Amino acid sequence: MDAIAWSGWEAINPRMSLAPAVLAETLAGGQAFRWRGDAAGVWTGQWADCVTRLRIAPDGSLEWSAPAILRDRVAVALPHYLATDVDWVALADTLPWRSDTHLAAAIRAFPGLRLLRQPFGETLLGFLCSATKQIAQIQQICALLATGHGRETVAGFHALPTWDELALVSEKNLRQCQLGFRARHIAATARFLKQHPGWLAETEQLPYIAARSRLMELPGVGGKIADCVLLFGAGRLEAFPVDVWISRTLERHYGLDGWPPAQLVQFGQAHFGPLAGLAQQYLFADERRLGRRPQARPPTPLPPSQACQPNMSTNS
DNA sequence: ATCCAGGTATGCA
DNA sequence: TGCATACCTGGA
Repeated sequence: MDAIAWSGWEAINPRMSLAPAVLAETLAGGQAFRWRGDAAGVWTGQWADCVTRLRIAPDGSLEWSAPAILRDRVAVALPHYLATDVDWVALADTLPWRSDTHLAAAIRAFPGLRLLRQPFGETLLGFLCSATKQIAQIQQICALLATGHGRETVAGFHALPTWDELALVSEKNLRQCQLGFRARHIAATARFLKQHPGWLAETEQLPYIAARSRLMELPGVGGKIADCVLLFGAGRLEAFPVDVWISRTLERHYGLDGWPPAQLVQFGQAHFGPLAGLAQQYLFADERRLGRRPQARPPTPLPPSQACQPNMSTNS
C-alpha cells in the first residue's frame, strides 16, 4: 500500500507550547480514543472526516500536518477541535486551587491540559463503548468500528461510522468489534436516533441539565457517560463525570468515602464551580499518573477475621 | 485459571 | 432510596 502524501508541518496558531506528557494526556488520556503516538513523538488522530498528525517541535511549540488532500479542511477544523481560542492556563487559574492543595498539585503536574471539542455524535459512540473497559481496549473497539463500518477518508484511514451508518449494522456484527454487551446499547441507540431525526442536534443545543437528562434516555447512557459526552463533545465545562478514578480521588483526598456517584457529582460541581469538568480532568490525570503503578493500588480486602482486628500502628 | 476493566439497568428489601 | 447482580470478553 502506498504511503499517502502529508502536508508540511505548520505551527498551531496562536502558538502554543506543551510538554509531551500533557499532550499525551490530552489526546490519549481518555477524552478521545482515536489518537496513536509513535516512538518519535508524532501523534496521528482522526475525528469526523479529518486526519491529522501533531508533534512538538524542538522549540517546544505544537505543530500539525495532514494528508495533503485534506490540508485545507483540517486547517479550518483543527483550531475548533483543539479549542485553540481558549486560554486553558487562564481557565485553570480560576479553579479553586488556592484553597485546595490537591487540585493545585494536579494542575501543576499537567500545565496546559485542555478539553477537546469533539463531534457530539462521535463522542457519544466512543463513550457507549467505554463501560468497564480500559482505554486501550476502547481505542481498539473504535478502530474496529471504523475499519469495519466507517467510510475511508484517505487511503488507510477510516472515519468512525455515523449513527445513520450504524443503524444499518446488526447487533451481531457490532459484537464482532469486541463490544460485548455494549453492542446492544449501540444498536438500540442507533435505532432510536434513526426514528428521531434531529434528536442529537437538538440535545446538543439544550442547557446542561436538560441535555444531560435527555442523553440519559438513551439505552446504555447513565450519568457518567452523559457527562463525558457533554464535557468532551459539547464543551460543557460544568459537566463532572464521576468514574472509578474520580471516586477514588474524592475518597482519598476529600474524605468522601462511600458517597454514591450522584452525590459526588453534586459535590464536584459545588466545590469546583462552573468549570468543574476542567478540574475533573486534572484530578483524573493526576490519579491515573499516581495509580498506574500496580503496587500503588489498594490491597485486597482482608478476610473478616483479620479485617476486624484494630490496626493502630500505621507506620510500624 | 480467575479476576478485573473510565457503567448501566434491573430486581429486590 | 439504597444495595447487590447480570451483562460480554480481551488481557494481566
